[in-house]
Parts: sequence; structure tokens; C-alpha cells
Amino acid sequence: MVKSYMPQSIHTDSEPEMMAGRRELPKAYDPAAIEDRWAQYWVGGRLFDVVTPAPGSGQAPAFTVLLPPPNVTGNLHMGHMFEHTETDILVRWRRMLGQPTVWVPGTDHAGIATQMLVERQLTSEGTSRQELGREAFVQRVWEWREHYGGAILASMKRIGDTVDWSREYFTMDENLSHAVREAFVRLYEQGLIYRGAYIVNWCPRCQTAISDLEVAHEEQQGKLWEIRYPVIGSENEFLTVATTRPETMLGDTAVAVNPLDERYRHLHGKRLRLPLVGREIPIVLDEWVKSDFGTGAVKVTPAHDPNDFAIAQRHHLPAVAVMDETAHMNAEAGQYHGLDRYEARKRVLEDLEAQGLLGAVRDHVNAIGKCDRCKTVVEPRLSTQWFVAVNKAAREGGPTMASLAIAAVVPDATGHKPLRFTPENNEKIYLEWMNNIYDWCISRQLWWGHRIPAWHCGECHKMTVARQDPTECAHCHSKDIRQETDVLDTWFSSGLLPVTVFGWPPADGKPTADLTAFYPTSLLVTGFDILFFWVARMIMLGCWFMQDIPLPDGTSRPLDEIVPFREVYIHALVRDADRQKMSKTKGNVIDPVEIVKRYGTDAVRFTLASMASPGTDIAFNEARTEGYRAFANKIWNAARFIFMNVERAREAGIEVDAADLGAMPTAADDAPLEMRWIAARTNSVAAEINAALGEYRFHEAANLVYQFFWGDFCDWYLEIVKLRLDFSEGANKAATRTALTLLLQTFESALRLLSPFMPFLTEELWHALYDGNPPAKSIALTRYPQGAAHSDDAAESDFALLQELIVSVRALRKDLGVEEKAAVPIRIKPLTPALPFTQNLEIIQRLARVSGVDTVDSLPDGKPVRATPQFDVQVAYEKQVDVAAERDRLTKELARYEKEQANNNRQLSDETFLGKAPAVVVEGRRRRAAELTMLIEKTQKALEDLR
RNA sequence: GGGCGGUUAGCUCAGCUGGUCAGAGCGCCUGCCUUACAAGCAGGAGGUCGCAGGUUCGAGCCCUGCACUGCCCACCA
Repeated sequence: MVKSYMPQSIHTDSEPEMMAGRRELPKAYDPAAIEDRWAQYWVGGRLFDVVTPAPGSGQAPAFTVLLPPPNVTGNLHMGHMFEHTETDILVRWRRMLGQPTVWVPGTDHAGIATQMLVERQLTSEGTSRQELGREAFVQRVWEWREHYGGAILASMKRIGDTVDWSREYFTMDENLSHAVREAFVRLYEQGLIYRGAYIVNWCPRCQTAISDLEVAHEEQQGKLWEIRYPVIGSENEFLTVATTRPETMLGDTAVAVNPLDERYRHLHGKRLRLPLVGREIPIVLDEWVKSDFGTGAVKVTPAHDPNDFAIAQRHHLPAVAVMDETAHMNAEAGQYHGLDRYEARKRVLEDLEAQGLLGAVRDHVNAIGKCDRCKTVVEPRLSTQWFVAVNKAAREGGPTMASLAIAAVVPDATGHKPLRFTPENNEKIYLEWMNNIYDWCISRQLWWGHRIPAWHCGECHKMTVARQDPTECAHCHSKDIRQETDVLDTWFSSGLLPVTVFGWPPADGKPTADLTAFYPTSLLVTGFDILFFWVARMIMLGCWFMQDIPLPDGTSRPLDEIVPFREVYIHALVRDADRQKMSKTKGNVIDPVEIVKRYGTDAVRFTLASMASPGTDIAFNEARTEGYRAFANKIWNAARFIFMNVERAREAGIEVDAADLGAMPTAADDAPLEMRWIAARTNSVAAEINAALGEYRFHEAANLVYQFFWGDFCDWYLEIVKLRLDFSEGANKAATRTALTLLLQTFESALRLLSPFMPFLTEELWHALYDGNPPAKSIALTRYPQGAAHSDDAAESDFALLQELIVSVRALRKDLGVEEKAAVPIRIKPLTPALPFTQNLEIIQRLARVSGVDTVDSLPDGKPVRATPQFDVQVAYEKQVDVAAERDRLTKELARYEKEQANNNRQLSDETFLGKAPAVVVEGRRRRAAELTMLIEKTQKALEDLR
């Protein structure tokens, strides 16, 4: 039985005070009063945990989403909240569609980022990780994580994310670490992981290698220095090179020129004396050198530049490293030993100048790489690292990681793709990158992370890579083995998550129950900033390892089933109100928790949803949130109104059975117009919202539900329903009960429509509607309204006419200066048959404050009139008209009509238009032309009458 | 050096396959404390859809060029 609102019936153990006494619903909605309570209720009740269905259980296919794991170091920022809001809306929607829905949460150990933070803390304590030693440091990070790690998870609970908390993971959990190790060993065994000395991007502050992706390039105004290298054996002859980094000349082992460059032909085979160092170095010929850049002669520093390294390999040149891991000059730099790289640059230039070896100095814009994490200028450095060979097949003719990842997005003959991107253009970006991918440097010289499971032998110097910690060298059985000190790139482990969270590697080689039920995941919602870092890696690794896991029936897995997700939705960026990227340094970061406190979670979620048009960045504007707080308040007050009437009804002995709720509102054919109309509207808007959500058109879905609730439900239906809720003595109780039932049905449906967007408020009101005795534990566990378009077109069009009449009368009243409260008679001249007015007099009278309606054949002249194609209407009121204002209005209206008419007529007299345009369009134009002619006549007449 | 977006009302943005698409919210103006809601109700004003061409019977919507703006990728020293 539906009763009036009694908050005490909604109780959680945490808030016993709510048990006390019956309370009136406050006039204004206060989110703070309910949100924590529901957040706790959802999490504490484990409402969104999903038990893995048994294989072959015949359940509907699951909707599975892997949450991009935030860093343990993280706090919830607006970007997260946006991503989570979008995901949660989709997840709630899918769940309400009846699919088993799993959203898997977790956190990422985030190697570099976390280590940096803890190191910073150590610094403030006057110590360092080196002082602590590796083991103690790692222990310290774990402690740190215990202490600070859960902040973002708590925030997720607070904003209502319906994740499956039973599946929460941390990327360094034992089982995941085990899986990472298995993946590494397997790739090593397949020959796809190798170790070698190459030029990598090195961050001198973090003192680790970083991948290409972790380098952010920045254009900078720099210099191009020319340095003259003396040619040995040719008195006073020099070969002039150009460089942006003169300090590296100390490590030069050659100078390269293009073999076709005539200017240097006579120098082929000659040698040079390296200034400041004195080393003799050769001139080599290499086609890579562009003759038209700089001087056409390039100094070759194999240990400090990737191109030079490549040249050195081609010409078998030695590499001389002149810097250490902190970017200070080393002993090889001789007199410059110990200097910072920029100090060394200064000194080298001074010394060259002094010796007359410095040539021209030109301005030059170049892109310098900075560490993504700490913004230190990256140093290309020759060092021994581990790599994943992404373009290599494990067996002759087999796929490579990259080739699988490319195949994953290629459509088949029917246009179907195993993996689809939304917005679609991200696919091109992805493919472009994947087609040009280099081997992936996966080793990091950090302490926090998955340590590489490789052991170096002190005797034979070979490598032992093993699933279990070895006690001896696998090659020479020496006990003198030492584990590799490097750890793995964080993205290596997070790249494996789609398989590892579901229990990969399976012990028996068959898919685990989780993999069977949830792999491939249905959707990934993430930002483009980690498209390559993470999305691409998951596709590579996921495809790679899942190709070996058969389907449950034992057959081999097709491409469709090895991809880690079927769809990727790339969301936009949240910027500040001035479209600036939010950043701590700019100080324009909007703290979502702060906003949530002020406006309520639902209002913030709704703001984000309403602006989430795929592919467009959103400028977070608090004014919008203010508007949606008002919307929440509107819903709250509609509920107040409804509950008030439920209470009144009960006092009058009218009750609505709760069993009548929960379905789509329906109205009998002979029911009052507004009832048939609102039922039809609910149906059509539900259909539209479902369609919008299916295409990630969050903004459209949000706007639809907003317009429906505020515009249709509140502004029109609620106002009219007041007429029907007659609880007086002699009233028709059956009719009142019918009206009340539909009101409650519609409201209940609206709450369900709204609930993915505004989970807190709708949960509260939904429970209240059922008087604390709801048919499910949560509105989130009910079914989403499906609806049907065109369920009652007649009701919709009739109601539209009624609205037009009412709006016309209201406007006329305004023009005439009728007092707000005064009821006045109106005259209607119908122009089409069967206008829905006489049957709906009460509605017209109430909503337009009309005292009586006269239907006439002609309207008296000289009075303001509103003309529509279907009817003309006048307000019978004697007060003086503001002639000037009225003429102004009519003149504008006339101009508008005439312009449209001219346009219309031009087309209608155009033979080609008539011949080529579809009949529907032509027909529409004709009809409109007739209307316009009529409207223009009427308007002209009205203008004349004004005199 | 490549590639990709954006430019629509004062502000923030919608506008899906070219034919009621010129819209919403906020702001603004004018009335209303009409007992669900002043975080409200009602009625308004406001845009030659960046510029210039082109395709088409018809273009914010397609093509070309330009301007401004933002982003991503890139081993020319």
C-alpha cells in the first residue's frame, strides 16, 4: 500500500536517529541529509556484487566493465568523476535492462608516481630511499599505501559508483603479481622479451628509463651552435658541425655527412681531431644526414642520441658515455667531470670560443623531451633495458602483438569489428600509432613495482628467467645468481588486467569461470590520454594471451573473443569554465568533492551527463550545476506534492495498491486527455532515452529526461492533475483513484528513468513512494522503463493543440495587461474540425485563467488576436491595448511570415524542386504555404484594425 | 613536419544519415509569494550558424580555400 512519506521507514543501522518520529518532508531538498545514508546502504548491502554464473547456466550475457584503476596515490578529481558518472550511468542502465552487470574496481600501484611521492616524503624527513635501502623502502611504500591508498575508493563510494566491491583488486596483489610474472616468463620463452643496450629516454631525476610515451615534447626556442672540427692532415681546414647540444661533443666518436654531398666529397676518408678532447674520430658517410640542415655535417654521439646510436651501429663506431645517471658529466668528460649538463654546456662553449672553434650561433626552435611525471628534461641514454618485441612473431608466420592489435579493429565483410571505438575517429589515431609502433621498453630502474623475474649468473653471465625463484643458474648451475634489480613498467601489469582480474592464467589451460562469463569485457570507458599507454597495451597483451585460451567448448578462440573489450568509449576532458585544462600549477582544479558538498552528488552527476556529448570537451560550469540542483529540488517538490495528495486520499478513504506501480503508465481510451497524453509521453521519452544511452549520447538522454520531468510532468500534467484529485464528499472516488494511480505510476516510472543519472534522490523518493516497503532493495535493481514511440499519437497531437491554445491565451492576457489573478472569457474561432477544446474546458479554464469559452464563427474586429493554422483566439477584455507594442509585435510577426513565404514560394515555383524533392517535402511546403497565406492575411488585418 | 578537432543567442553548449533545426540551460526584460517548488510560475527580447567560394531543387549540416583557436603524434642534429 502506498502511503505518505515517512522517512523513518528508510533506515540503516548507521543512522538510528532516523527511526525517531514521523517527519514532514522539508520544503527544500537537502542532499546532504540523504546521500551518505544511501551510499552506505548500497555498499554495505553489497547490492552490486555479482556472483560468477556457472558455465552453461543460460544466463543473459553479462555486461562487464573494467574501471581504469586510479593510482593508489590518487584523489578523486573532476576527470574521474566525469568518467565514473558516464560509466555508472551506463552500468546502472544495463543492470536495469536485466543484464548481469559487473563493474570491476581496483587501484594501480603506479610505479613512478607512487615512488616519487614517498621519496618526497622521505626527503621531508631528512632521509632518502638510498639510505633506507630497497627492502625497507618498499615496505615503507606499502605502509604508505595502507594509509593513503584508499582515498579514491572512499570517494567512489560516496558518489554512488555501483562497482562490484567483492572483486576489488590492487595491481600488486599476490594473484595479480603471479599473473604478471607468468606473462613475463611466457613472453620471454616465446622470444618476445629481450634485454639489450639501447638508447632509451632517461629521466635524470627519477633515475630510470621511461618509455617514449612518458616523454612530453615541448617546443622551445633554443640555439643551433656550429662547431669547427679540425681536419687531420689538412692545415687550417675544418669540418663544421651543427648541434643543439654542444656538451655531448665530448662523447663524439665520428662526424657523419651525406655521401652525395659535394661540399664534403674531398673529405671522404679523412679523420678529425675532436676539440677539447683530442680524440681522433672518423668522417663517416651516412644517407640519414640531410645536407640541407645545419651544415650538412652531424656530430655522432652514439651514447647520447638515438639517431647517432643508429649511425654508430651501421658504421661500427664505439660509444662513449659522458654523463652519469643524474645527467652530470662523468670521468670520460675529463676536465668537465662532475658538472651538471647545462653547466658543462656553458663551459664547453666558452672553451670552444676561446679556441676559436665556435662558429655561427643561430636561433633554433626544437622540441625538447620532458619526463611526464616530474618535468625534468629527459636525457637519451645508452643503457641496458628489457624490451617487448611487439612486431615479432612467436613462430614463423604467426601473428605479432601489433598485428593482432591491428586486426582487432579491422572490419570483416559485413562491417563488423571485434573491437569498436566511440567516437570512431579514435580508431584512426589508434591504428596510426599501432602501425608505427616500436619495441616497448618495459624495465624501470625503480624499487616500487613488479620486480623482473630474471637472475643474472655471476659465472656464466647468462640469464635465468623463471616462474619460481631459482636457487641456481639454469645454464651452469652456479649458485652465484642475483635477481635483476629492475621492475616492470606499471603499464605492463595494468595492460594485463582484462585477463588477470578474471583469473588468468588458468591452472589447467582452460578458461576460468570468470573468463568464460566476463571476457571479453563489454565496454571500456576511458580518456584519450591513456589510449596508447593502456588501451593499446591491453589490446596487445589481451589478444596475445587469450589467443591461447580455448573457448569453453574446447574450440579455438576467434578474434572476436580474444579482444579485451568489444567497445571502447573515449570520453572527453573536463576543463574549467574558461576551457582551460585543470592543473594544480594553474590552480584551477575544481574539487568534485567540494562541489558535491555544495550542490549534491546528483546535481553534479547530472551536470556532467548533460554536457557529455561524445568527443567534445566539457567546460565545467558551476552555473549549470546550480541549475540541476534546482532540478533536484523540483523533483523533490513534485514528490512532496504527490505524497501530500496520497495522504489526503487516504484520509478520504482512497488508497492505491502498491502492486499497481512498477509498470509503464497506461490510460484507457476514454480516459481524460491529459492522462492519455502523459502515458504516451512517458512511453515515447523512455524509448528516446534508451536509444540515446545506447549510443553514448548522455547529454541527449539527460536533456530528454529533464525536459520530460520538468516540462511535461510538472508544468503540465501536475497542474492538470490538481483538477482530478478531488477528495471532497460528493466526488467520484473511482475517478480520483484512477487519476491518483496514474499519477503515481508516472512518477514511479520517471524516478526509474532518472535513477541512473540521479541515483541518490531517486532512491530516497522511490523508497518513500513505497513507504519503505519497496518491491526491491534498490531502485537500481528494478527494470528500466522501455516505452514505445507513438503509443498514442492522437493524444499527443490533441494535447499539443490544447497547449497552444493555453499559451496563446496567456500571451494575449499579458499583451492586454490583464491582472494575473483575473479570470476572463475567451472567444475561439475554429479553423479545423474536431479541436479538443470543448471536452477540456476545465483544463483551459484553470491553466489559462479563463472564465468562459465562446466558440464563434467570426471574431470581432479591432481586438488583439492570436492566430494559428488551426484556430484564432481572442480574450474578451475591455482594457486599453498598448497599441504601439501590439503593432510592433504584429509587424515583426508579419515580417517573419513573409520571409518564410517568399522562401517557400520560390521553391514551390521551381520546377526542379518539384521534380526532385521527395513528395513528403513538397507536400509539407504546400501545406505550409497555405497556412502562411492565411496567417499573413490575418496579421495584416489585425494591423489595420489597430488604427 | 604530420594528423585531428572546434568556430551556432551576452555566457556554456545541443543540432544524429542535407528538406520545421535555427534550439536548451544560464543570464537579461516584464508580470506574479496562483498553498509542491521564489532553487518557483507565466510571458518576452536576443543569432545573416567564423570568412570566401562551390556542389545541390534545397546547406550550421557536404566540398575547396582562408582566418582564428585547441589538441595529439614526430629519432632532422
